[in-house]
Amino acid sequence: MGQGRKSGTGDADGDAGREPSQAERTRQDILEVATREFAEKGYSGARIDEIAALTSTTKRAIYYHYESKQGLFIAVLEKAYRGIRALEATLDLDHLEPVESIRTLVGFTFDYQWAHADFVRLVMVENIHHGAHLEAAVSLRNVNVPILDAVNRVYVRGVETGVFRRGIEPIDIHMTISALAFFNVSNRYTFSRIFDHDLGDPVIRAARRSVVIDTVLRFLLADTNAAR
Amino acid sequence: MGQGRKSGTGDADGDAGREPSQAERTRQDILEVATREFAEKGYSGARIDEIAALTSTTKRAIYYHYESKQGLFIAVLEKAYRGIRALEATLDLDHLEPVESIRTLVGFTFDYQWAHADFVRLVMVENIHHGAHLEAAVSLRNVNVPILDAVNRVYVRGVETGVFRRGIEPIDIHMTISALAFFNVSNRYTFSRIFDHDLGDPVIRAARRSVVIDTVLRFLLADTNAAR
DNA sequence: GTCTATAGCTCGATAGAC
DNA sequence: GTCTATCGAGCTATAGAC
Repeated sequence: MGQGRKSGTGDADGDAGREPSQAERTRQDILEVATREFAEKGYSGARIDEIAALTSTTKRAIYYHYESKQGLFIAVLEKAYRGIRALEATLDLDHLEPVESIRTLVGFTFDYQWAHADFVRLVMVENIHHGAHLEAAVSLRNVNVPILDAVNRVYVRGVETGVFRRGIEPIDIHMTISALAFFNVSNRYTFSRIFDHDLGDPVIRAARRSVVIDTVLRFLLADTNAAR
Repeated sequence: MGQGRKSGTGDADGDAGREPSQAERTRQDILEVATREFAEKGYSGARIDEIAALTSTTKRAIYYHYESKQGLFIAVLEKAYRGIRALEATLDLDHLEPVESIRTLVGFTFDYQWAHADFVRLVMVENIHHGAHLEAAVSLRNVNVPILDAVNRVYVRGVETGVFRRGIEPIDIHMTISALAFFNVSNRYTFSRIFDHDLGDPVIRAARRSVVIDTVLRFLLADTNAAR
């Protein structure tokens, strides 16, 4: 502990648009490789040696920039969360009709989590370890909470229009969307194998995607017949 | 490889009611401890030494009975799956009115997964490793598929009565139930921390439980107003 | 590149049941 | 004697750290 720069919070190139320094590029390189390794092998299964070998730097540099295996993992986790929330923020849910807005959000979440299995897997890994690393990354609350506000705004608009029923908590909406999108990735291998129903198959996935959108909508709608 | 008895499939005391041999009790002892260790630390994080220390036997005995770390993990996984499916089988869903039957199944699944976090965590661990170990446990298909039949029977009865809408695949019903029940355990730590919303809190959990039941019902119901 | 601890795994031997 | 279940000790490779 001590020397070496802090890996701490959000330095994803501090101010936008500036030329990334060599050090910054090294850090991003390490982070990308580490993301894959941790997601692939779990926290204990990931090897710093292996990560070093896949970067353009050395093991020594990893310890310099991130101090420890744990420090590296925290940085990886932070980056992953920022990734999905940043993209979510571009969805512009406020300018769509409520039902369409939910469709968009659910569809996006489903597709994003599928396309970024690494994100899902990192979250699994972190949960296996009881969220111990997240403790050190308090700033992530600020990164994640906006999605609840966004969901709430859409929900309130829907209630006002009369399409959504009253009395639902925004966090339940978000949790349901996350749970249904997450499962397809998190349980992909066990589920596919056990029921001989390949969740990776594009046709099956597309069908599931629309069931998930339907499920969330039907949860919200005041009158189910409005579900198309 | 070679000497030592096969750890293979379901010898969970072969025929019921027989006095368990000393060897059988040793195996169960190992399995219980190993379940906790793998669920707690992940596959790579679990230590055979640690497991041995927590049993009444030795590391040598573990290798004798299960041949390898992988063999031990497979046995643990198998036991976990058999556990939930065996209990599910006692629910007697066929003798309840369809809506009540779904309520029972969803409530049971939600409660079971919460109470058996080890099961959920083992499934997560196995998925992190791409279901590689499950490959060796083909027999688990037979253990798991019956739940789909059970769900299907209830669904068909509901469609015949007119309470459930047509055109839903049983596997989607099961997947939705699993996903919603799973998430509360699998993402407990990250979700709780990020949204400052403790999924372990009994009040919050009870509320979520009824939302989950509602969600599944609304997905199935032909007329949502029937959702009480 | 090197150091230290420890991981998974194996060996040789043995006590009791048939 | 042979087969099952067990144990203590030790081997080899490699982890994280600096």
